[in-house]
Amino acid sequence: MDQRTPLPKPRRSDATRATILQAARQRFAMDGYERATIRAIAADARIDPAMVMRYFESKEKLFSLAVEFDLRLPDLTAVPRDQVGAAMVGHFLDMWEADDTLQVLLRTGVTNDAAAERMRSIFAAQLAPMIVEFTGEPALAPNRAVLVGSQVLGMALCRYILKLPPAVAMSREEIVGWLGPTLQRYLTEKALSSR
Amino acid sequence: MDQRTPLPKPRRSDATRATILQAARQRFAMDGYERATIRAIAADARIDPAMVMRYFESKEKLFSLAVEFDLRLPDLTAVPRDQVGAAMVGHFLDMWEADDTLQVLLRTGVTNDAAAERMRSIFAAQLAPMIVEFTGEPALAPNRAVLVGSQVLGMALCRYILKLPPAVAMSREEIVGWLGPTLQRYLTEKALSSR
DNA sequence: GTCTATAATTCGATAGAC
DNA sequence: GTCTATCGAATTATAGAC
Repeated sequence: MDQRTPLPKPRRSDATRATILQAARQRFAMDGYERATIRAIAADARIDPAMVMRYFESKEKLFSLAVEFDLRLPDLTAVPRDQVGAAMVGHFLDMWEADDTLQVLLRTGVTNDAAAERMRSIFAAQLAPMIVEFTGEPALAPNRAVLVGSQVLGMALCRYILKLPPAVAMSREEIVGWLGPTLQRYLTEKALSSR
Repeated sequence: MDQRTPLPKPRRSDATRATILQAARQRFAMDGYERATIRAIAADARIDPAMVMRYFESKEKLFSLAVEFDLRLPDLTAVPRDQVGAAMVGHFLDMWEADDTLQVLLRTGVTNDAAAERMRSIFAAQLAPMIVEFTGEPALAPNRAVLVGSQVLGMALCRYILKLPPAVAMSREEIVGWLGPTLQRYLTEKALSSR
């Protein structure tokens, strides 16, 4: 397993908890659930492995706390209607590159059912309602949310997880330029166009 | 007396090998690399776990053989230019639902680097060249391949792996209707549109 | 070819001294 | 709170009898 820069050792217990949680998120994001061991997380946090168990009882509970966070979704009503697609692509790119909380879900949700359930919850309880508020029609919102999510998650998968060379090489402007119109259509098009 | 190369005699061991490989693909596709154990694969193939090791030497070599297959990509030159997006969506849907070979790559490529490298190889050696043959311009082909792949993989992730309820509920026609124009634009649009 | 037994690791989790 | 020692289970992999 690879070496990573150790985090500064804290003094207070609550700071210890935060340090462990941060190290856990990084490990889960990099290695997935199975390969992220308590021992490796403890080593990253520069703490004894037994302490991790003392603070979080079990690996499963540590994981559930590590993936418990609120998505900071943008306020779509604040941007012009014809720019909502591009704005959303830019916002999600910011989120993916800000920290590794989204990487945790993508890396673990594929094999861990708790993480997958967390993703389903995010789509249903956060993304879809925001789209309802934007479009005003609750009927198609779940479908629009999944369409937007599929394109955003797919690009994140190619760029940040699989690291496909062309996806890594693309600039932010290129990604916004290509994916913006796609999300624009998923968010605003009334119904399916005939072909 | 003439000497001729003898035909490969079909042995009993060949069928056993194939049975193990098929069971391995299913397990790797369902559980990912770590959680798919030799014991479980052997149980599925109704064979002794030691036999799996005898035939494939190690779990890693078994895995590398399990993800070695040729993608059957459609001949884009055979379909009308304005229907190429919809045709491609339909073709990929067929592939995803035909067997679990694509699920193996998606489920394991997230945490296993060998599978990720296999995916990068598929994009560079099969998908991109096919797009070059279709568009005639090699410059943008890697980007188009990644764009198409991101949307297709993203929808597969939501529908077949994460099983987001709206993605599972969508009909084949709906998916083709929404994703078709997206892939059409990724495949045919000359350059980025200004906004 | 087949299977039993087991080696060698690694992991999550626990007990208990200090 | 912290750490040492270790348990029990699960895993890949090997050795060898039949």
